[in-house]
Amino acid sequence: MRIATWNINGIKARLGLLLTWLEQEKPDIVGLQEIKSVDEGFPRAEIEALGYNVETFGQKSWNGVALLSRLPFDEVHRGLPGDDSDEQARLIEGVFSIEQGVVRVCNIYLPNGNPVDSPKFPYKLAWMDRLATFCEKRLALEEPFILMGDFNIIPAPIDAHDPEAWWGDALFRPESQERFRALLNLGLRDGLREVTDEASYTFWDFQAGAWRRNNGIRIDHLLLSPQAADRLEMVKVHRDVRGWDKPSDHVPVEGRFTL
DNA sequence: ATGGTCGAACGTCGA
Repeated sequence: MRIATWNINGIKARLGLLLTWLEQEKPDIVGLQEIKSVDEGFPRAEIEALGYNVETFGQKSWNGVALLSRLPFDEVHRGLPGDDSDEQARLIEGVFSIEQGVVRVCNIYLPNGNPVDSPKFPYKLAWMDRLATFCEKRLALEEPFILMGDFNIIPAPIDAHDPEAWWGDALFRPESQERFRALLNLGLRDGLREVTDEASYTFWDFQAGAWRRNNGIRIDHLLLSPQAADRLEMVKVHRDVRGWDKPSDHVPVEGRFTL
């Protein structure tokens, strides 16, 4: 089974790119972030025509996440528990039946948190604390569970081409990194780090020739429960997609599993 | 070293 995460940065501007990639790669499950669309505006028919079931959790202009799956959805959950006043669409989870039982895939768009002297940074940290509580409950199920998405976290200096430039940024702040490690310390595994110790970026800014200079960062992750990590075959960062016409600033990251 | 780019939506925010 092939499961991918991709911050698409606007589904309307990126539909052609997405369809081309889906036809080429034929992943089983895809989590999209930053669809920047309400549910009614999401181009579901075009994606369904390629054989995918589509579930969205959209919002006007900003944020928004979606799950695409060749398997039918047994369950869908929208929103991160723990704060009824949080109206930002940043989490959608699907549960799917497989031969050996189930696989649970949670797709997130974690808050960016910049600027750090604004309310956005404490919102990010509180969101991550809520996410840890959520993951604790998911891990207790002892299922193959994949938490994937745009985490807006650079876990370590090797995950940035120019780590000095990110000093003080919400993506690199110790408060952010320690909460990312807290997820790992619950028992989740960093999928990419299961397969390589090398630098492997997933985002290159649109500005200042970042792609041309390979000035990238790794902020899109697949975190795996032990039951999912046991079945991990490989993780592939589809970096070639960053060089396609009208790309997103993020590329797809795919995990392959013997599920 | 500095200024630089996108998307959504039509002014300006968010990244």
